[in-house]
Amino acid sequence: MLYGVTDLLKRNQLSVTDSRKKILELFMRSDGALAHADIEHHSGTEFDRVTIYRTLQTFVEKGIIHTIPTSDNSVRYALCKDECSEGHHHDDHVHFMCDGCGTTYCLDHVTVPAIALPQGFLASQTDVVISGKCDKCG
Amino acid sequence: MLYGVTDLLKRNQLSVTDSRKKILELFMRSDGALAHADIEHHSGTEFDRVTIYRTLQTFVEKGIIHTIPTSDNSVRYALCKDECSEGHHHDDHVHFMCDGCGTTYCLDHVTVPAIALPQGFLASQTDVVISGKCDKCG
DNA sequence: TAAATTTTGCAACAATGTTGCATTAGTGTA
DNA sequence: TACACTAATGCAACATTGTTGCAAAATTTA
Repeated sequence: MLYGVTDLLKRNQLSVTDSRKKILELFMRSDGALAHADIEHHSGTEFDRVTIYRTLQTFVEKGIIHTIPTSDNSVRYALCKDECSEGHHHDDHVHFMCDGCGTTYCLDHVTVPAIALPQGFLASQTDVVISGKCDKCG
Repeated sequence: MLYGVTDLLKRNQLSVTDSRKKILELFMRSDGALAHADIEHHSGTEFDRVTIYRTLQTFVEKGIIHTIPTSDNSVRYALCKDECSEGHHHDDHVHFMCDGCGTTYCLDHVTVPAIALPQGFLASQTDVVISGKCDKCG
């Protein structure tokens, strides 16, 4: 698993640095999505705030993680289990935000049904954010 | 129409003030959703930044407007044509963000299909954000 | 119109995000 | 392994966004 992180960084033509490894591991260990603040807390004072911002930005650009639209408009990032390591398959995600524990889940295996748009509207990406109670809080 | 704004405020037990009237009118005139910054620009230096924040917050609480989750995580607010004036029917909205002109549309009449969730997950609200090209930019 | 209530604007603050630049760390090559 | 080269980090300073308390002003109620 440790080797996996290094490998993933190299496949994306990124230098393998401490911060990148630690942040990637954090994503891999965590169940749901992470906000910038979560990462800052977890890594303590180890990394500069700016480094975390830049690392997240880089990961998004490389398609390693993606942002999740949330109704409370806090920025959240998630690593998609199967797809992201392979490339840019970020369309048609379903995300679930639990009102109870606040966790954001990336439901990779839930399919988004086709939605009929008005005349002249052309969809390129569909984001679905469902809120409610997760299996632990139900 | 001017009377409508005043009336809407009164129905929601809110004092009828300049800022509330102007901001409501702005929403009614605008095609799509508005960000805080849009409102600040449109109203010039007429109102304090804080007043705008508080007005939007009040409107959200009263169910006059609602927030839209966006993938770029800028907070946007929209007035829903038919429903919001009557109460709190904010479930199952479809929102459309145009990559061309940046407008966010509130597609009130598009129905959200049911989405099958994993065991134990219970949905209370579903937000769908579709991005692509709108009928003016297609 | 006067008293009671609500809203506004100001000031100060907190949180979040960005940029430039010198220092440090990582990479490729001999 | 040591070197030069490139990329990433940390710091400082700044910009933007959002929040809170409180006195002044506007709105509502009687």
